[in-house]
Amino acid sequence: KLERLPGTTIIPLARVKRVIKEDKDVSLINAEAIFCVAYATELFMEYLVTEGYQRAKRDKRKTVYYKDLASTVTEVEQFEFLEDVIPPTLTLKTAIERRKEALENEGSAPKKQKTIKDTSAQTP
Amino acid sequence: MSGSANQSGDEGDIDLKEQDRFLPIANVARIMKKALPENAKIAKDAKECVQECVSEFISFITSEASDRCQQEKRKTINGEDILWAMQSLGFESYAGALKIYLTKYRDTTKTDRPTTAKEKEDGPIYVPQPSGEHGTESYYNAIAHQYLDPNKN
Amino acid sequence: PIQAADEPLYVNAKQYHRILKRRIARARLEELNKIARARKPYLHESRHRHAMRRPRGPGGRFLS
DNA sequence: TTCTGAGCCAATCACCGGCCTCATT
DNA sequence: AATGAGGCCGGTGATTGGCTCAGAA
Repeated sequence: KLERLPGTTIIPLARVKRVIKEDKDVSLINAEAIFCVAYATELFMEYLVTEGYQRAKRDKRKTVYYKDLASTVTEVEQFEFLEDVIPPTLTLKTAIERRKEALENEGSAPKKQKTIKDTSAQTP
Repeated sequence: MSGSANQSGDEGDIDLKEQDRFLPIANVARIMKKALPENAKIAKDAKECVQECVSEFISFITSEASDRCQQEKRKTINGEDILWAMQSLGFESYAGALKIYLTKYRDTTKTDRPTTAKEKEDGPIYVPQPSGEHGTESYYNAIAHQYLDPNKN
Repeated sequence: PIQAADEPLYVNAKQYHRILKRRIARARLEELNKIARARKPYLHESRHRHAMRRPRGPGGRFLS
């Protein structure tokens, strides 16, 4: 079975480059930078899915679901930038479900609550 | 109905292909699986979700690096710019593992010669402040060592 | 009645500005390219046909 | 308890990485 | 001189669906 060779990535660098190049501001990028992005992406994936699995475990599940990742995004500061792109698959239905679940959990298991910092940076 | 490969509806447009905007689903699934216990399972929705999140992550990091690059009046984004961008956006915990692995990458790429001492010393790897943000930094360093092959070149 | 979404309240100072810039960039890309909302059942017609024609075991698995 | 849906297999072929040339710095 | 974009080529692993039973409900 093929494992990861040192100095290589599991995700193909060519695909990473194409995703990067979707941004029209980026014209020139060297191979080292692409590698950095690729490897960081793999670390990012591992962390996101690991956190998602913790949620699944709390619900006594062995399967990681979309909703586990969604709640991870809302709870872990690092993943805040994903809040725009996470809900598009199921917009309203899941939002209601999550609201319901959140209310259920609120009374029994106090988890990490996001500090709601006031509108100090809101500038339209 | 048949003939047009596009979905029916009010979409008379040139849409960007799925395989251009996302990384291959099988590779994504493999990395996810690797991070999970042996008996764990992953829903299809979760795989596709991560696939999309990853594309945003890449654009997010690159956008930050690109701006910095223009600010410094350079045209080519390099590895250091990416390291800086990650630090800037709160992913500094990845930096440790990344730096180590980047060294390996340089050895692989460069003209058959392992990283010279000068490259390492002068070698421009962004060094963040020593303060550890999350408790995850050591976790990623551990991952880095796991990936680094025991047999050195 | 639907509330005005979750109205994300951004707290991450490091990411805040970049999030806004990315939101603009995505909006531009969206109106320029019209990104496909729904996922196709499969990516390549040829690979789909290949999979359909392949010999399968009684359990639905592929085999040689 | 009921019954949904994720893992399981591996052959083709789209695509990735490694070259090349040419442009840019 | 050094290095990245873009194009070409050949080798290769991602893509792919029907059935079963974990396991969600």
